[in-house]
Amino acid sequence: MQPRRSVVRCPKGIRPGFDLCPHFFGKRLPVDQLSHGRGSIRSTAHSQTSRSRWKSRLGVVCRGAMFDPVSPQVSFPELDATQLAFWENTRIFEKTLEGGEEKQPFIFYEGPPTANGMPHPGHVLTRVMKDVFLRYRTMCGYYVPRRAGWDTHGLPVEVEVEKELGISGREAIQEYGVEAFSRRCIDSVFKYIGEWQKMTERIGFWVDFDSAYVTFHKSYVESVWWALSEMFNKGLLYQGYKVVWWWPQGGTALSAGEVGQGYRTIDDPSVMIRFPVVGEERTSFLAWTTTPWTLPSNVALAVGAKTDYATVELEDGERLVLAAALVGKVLGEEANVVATRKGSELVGVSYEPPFRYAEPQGGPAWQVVDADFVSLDSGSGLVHLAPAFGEDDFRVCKEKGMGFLQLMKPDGTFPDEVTDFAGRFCKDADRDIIRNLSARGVLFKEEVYRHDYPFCWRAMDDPLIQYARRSWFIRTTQEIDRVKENNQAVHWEPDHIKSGRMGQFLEGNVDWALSRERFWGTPLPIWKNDETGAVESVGSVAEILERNPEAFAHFEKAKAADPTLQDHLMVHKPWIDAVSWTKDGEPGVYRRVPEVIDCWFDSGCMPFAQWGFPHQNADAFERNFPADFITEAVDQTRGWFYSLMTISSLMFPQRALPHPFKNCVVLGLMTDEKGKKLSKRDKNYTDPLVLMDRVGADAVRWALYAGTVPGQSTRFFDDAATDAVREFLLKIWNVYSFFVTYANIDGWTAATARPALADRPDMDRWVLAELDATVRAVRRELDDYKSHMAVRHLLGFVDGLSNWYVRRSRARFWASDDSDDKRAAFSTLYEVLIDLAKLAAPFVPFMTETLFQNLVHKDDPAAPESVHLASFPEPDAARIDEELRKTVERVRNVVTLGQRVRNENKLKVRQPLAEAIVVVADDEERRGIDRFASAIREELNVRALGFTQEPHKYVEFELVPNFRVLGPKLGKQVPACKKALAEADGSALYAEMEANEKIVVQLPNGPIELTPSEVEVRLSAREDFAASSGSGQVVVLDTRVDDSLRREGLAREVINRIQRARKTMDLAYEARIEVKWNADGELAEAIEEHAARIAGETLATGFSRESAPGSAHDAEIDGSTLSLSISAV
RNA sequence: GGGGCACUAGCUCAGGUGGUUAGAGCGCACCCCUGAUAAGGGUGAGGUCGCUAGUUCGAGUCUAGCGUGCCCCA
Repeated sequence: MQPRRSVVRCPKGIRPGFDLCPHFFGKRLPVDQLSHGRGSIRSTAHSQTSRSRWKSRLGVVCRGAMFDPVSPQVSFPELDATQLAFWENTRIFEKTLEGGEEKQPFIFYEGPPTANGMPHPGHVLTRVMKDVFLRYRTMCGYYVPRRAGWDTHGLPVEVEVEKELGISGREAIQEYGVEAFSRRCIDSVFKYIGEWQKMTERIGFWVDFDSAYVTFHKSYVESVWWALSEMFNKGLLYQGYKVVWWWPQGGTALSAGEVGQGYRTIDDPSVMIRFPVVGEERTSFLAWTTTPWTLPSNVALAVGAKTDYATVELEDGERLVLAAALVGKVLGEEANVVATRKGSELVGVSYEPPFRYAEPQGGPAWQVVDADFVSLDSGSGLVHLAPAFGEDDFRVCKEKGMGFLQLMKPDGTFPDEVTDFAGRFCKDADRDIIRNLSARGVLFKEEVYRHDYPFCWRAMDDPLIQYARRSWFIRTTQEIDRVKENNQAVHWEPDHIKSGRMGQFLEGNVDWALSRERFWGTPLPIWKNDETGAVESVGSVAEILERNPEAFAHFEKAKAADPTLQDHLMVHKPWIDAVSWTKDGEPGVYRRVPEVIDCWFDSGCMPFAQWGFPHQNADAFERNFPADFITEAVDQTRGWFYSLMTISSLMFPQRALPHPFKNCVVLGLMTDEKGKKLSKRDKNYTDPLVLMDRVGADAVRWALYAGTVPGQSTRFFDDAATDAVREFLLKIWNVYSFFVTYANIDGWTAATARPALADRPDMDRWVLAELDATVRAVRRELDDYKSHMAVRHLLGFVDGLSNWYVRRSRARFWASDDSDDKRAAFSTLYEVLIDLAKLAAPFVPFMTETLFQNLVHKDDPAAPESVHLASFPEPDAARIDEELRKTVERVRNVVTLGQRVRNENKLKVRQPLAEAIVVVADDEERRGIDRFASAIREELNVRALGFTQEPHKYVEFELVPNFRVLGPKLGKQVPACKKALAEADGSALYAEMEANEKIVVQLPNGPIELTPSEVEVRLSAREDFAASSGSGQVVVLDTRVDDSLRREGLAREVINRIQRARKTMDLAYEARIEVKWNADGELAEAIEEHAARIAGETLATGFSRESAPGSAHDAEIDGSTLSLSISAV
């Protein structure tokens, strides 16, 4: 449904039809959109009524207004557009960074995203979470540089390019050409950079894209090289084996994510094999495996150290050793157990392996070891270990110092040494191996084992195998204590990350497998002498040129031929692979090893690599190290957070902890309404840009702040954003619109003299006290990185502002006289709105800017140009008034109780009542509440507010122990005390307490004295009154309606009917009318009695009792007919 | 299999250091207001705080075990 379009005349007399009216909503909104209202929220056309009423108000506004008129109907997306243009034109973001040298810095590191996919709501969340704390710190006077970054390396990028090219695998890439492939990768990583920037700008995340660091850039790569060469020189970089999920047919390892995509349920052979014990006649270990093809590479058997192992003698005298708990399952219940040993007793025992094609190298072999992963769920309780083909196997064998044997070629076939199966594919050979074992009597039992097993996601018939590859490692285990110490010093939000997810991850830390056998990544800066095997590492291009000035001649030549070749590519494959050097007096040529590195190492280097440190910008690095604040999603715990912390711990051991970040907010994953992961495939989310165009960026931001507790998954759905509009944005907007409308009508301006705080009425001082409390609370929460808590304080304040302050103060603003009270009201609401705009600016930067521009900046050249250049509100000691805050809380509670009484007794508010009686605890409370007597009388529509002198008449008393005080004092006697108080006559005890300031209670152990502070008095309304109690208060209503009250009630009904008629007639607020009426009996009496008031409240200049046949506005009131004829004057 | 997190109203979620009437918003019911007006407001119903033990005078909160869900790793 399209909102109707129409043109509203500009209030300042700009010619009709003018496209851009400078007087609405800042500078850029087309006039013809003014009356659409919130098509964004509810896409309906506005009625004639609201439009013409608004017009009529504009008519009043035109007389010398200070503030631009504000429609209560607002389109937040359109405001966004205005402010985005304003910020861009006036370069507000850049201005927040001016004068940075004199300010205290607040350092932020941007975790670099990869722009080869579209941004989704999860990215929106991290961006707005970054933004709120950065804007807050900026307004607090810090210098907050925000440099963007792009992560550009890694397997996902390569896979994306492979998809584009329709190729797959290492060989295909080599065939395509590594150089061309690298260039495609560069194009690919920026494929969606436009969308990322657009989303970032649209959501209002200020970040400097112009100076963004890019991980493939030459200076960045050189910094990474420097880090690696430092580690190499400290002996922290070494080559070893790593067991990976290997795709034999493709010749490549797969990442965990890829492996996860390819699981299938299949049947594998499950075999139990005899491993004869050396030195024990006719005795064998019975071990179990589901991968027979790994048996030729067996190195050890694993047992559980604490597990019991039984020796079982079979009928033919053969003995088998297996877990005692599994004897029945494997050999039957009547098996003959002749001995039992602990697993620990078996450790070190040698056995005969099933195959002896080759001897394991590098340590002993064919012995029993103990391992933590041996389970008794299946098998025999002894596990065959082949370190070349299993991660656990590898780890245990390494820990125990066992040897290593890998009888399998990378293509998945057996090498020639395995004479019986040479050339056979591993999985295909299983059957023949089993047959071979069976023939030799080594096989004990064969079964089928159904389980999930990974296959290659790109070729679902190709099984993956675990396979040990030569790989480069960082010896993080050597320095892990320093990393742990660093972790302890970080402020994590939520706190449990420290000892939980991150702490546990560090506990299980293994050396960082750094190298990748891929193409697009930072090349490992290690050169190996092809004759001597000597190894060198370099930390920059300059270091290479020192060794061989001609090292990059091939690159320069290629560049001359093709000017599009970026310098950045000289430090990438394939160019870097052609770089070599020789050394005087040393045979052989130094050539680079083929690997590139894990891209997590790249991003973990960003604290220094973003500056090209140490090769350049040493001062910039020092100024920006460490970061005060970072935030990303929880999946970065073992990603970026780990790489940052580990690299920094290794590189800068002398620096004060923590580094390179002090505060880290860890965000949960985003899910949809039902808790399901957001996924492009399921389309279970609205494109953030689409959503923002519908409800505005502030609504999306607010919904995210309100719904996000760090560490918890965030359920996000479109309704949350519309709720944000209603609950927060529109409430503020309504108050703002209200203020501007009446300030303009009244001619109130910021220059009007303001009454001193002490001279303002309670209501004003109250709202300012609430404001001050909110300022303190929001500051405290934001300082603590608890944005969701800050949100709650803001919501509470806005509710009080809208539903108590403005509602109760409306009449003060439209008073016609020129009073101090009115000036106080305008001053107060003005000051509150400005501080509220500043207070909420970090959260909802768009709307608050609109308020600020209109309320402050427009006519005050001395004011900051933007709310984001203003100072965050400071606590103001003068505004503190806890007593008043408490009083108003009680006053509001009195109103609530009174309303409840009316509801329960079906007494509508329109019917006046004689009196409301409040039961108060003491005179002080009474005086406090009495200060708001008129407000309470109006809210409850009672003629008088009384305070009872006889509480016992209305109220039952109950005394309850003050547990917090009496608990420590009485200990186990507390329940007895509670019981005694409950059983006693509460009212009598209360009277005793009033008289003596103490009471005596009989307990089983003797009497005790209780003072007033040791008990709580509970009041409850007696049932024979129209009364209600709650929060320690009681309110009684006099429900008797006498004739006078009834007539007043009827008069209000009449006013109500005439007002409704005015609305039906679509009259302007200030339009005068003439009323002719007729009625009978009591209704007529009531009208006659209250004629002046009725006429006054309905702006009737004529009000006469005449028969008016055929009137359009006849109504019925309590069964009587009211004849009404109304005409505009 | 290991680790982490969560479980509170129909729904989405808050509930520093244990203190006895467990809160909010939405939704629902009833109602009010009509000069913020296709807006706004009030009152109410609705909860054995996942389950079971334990510590304690006292547990939504602390401890242990179990269950369910999600995340990370294997």
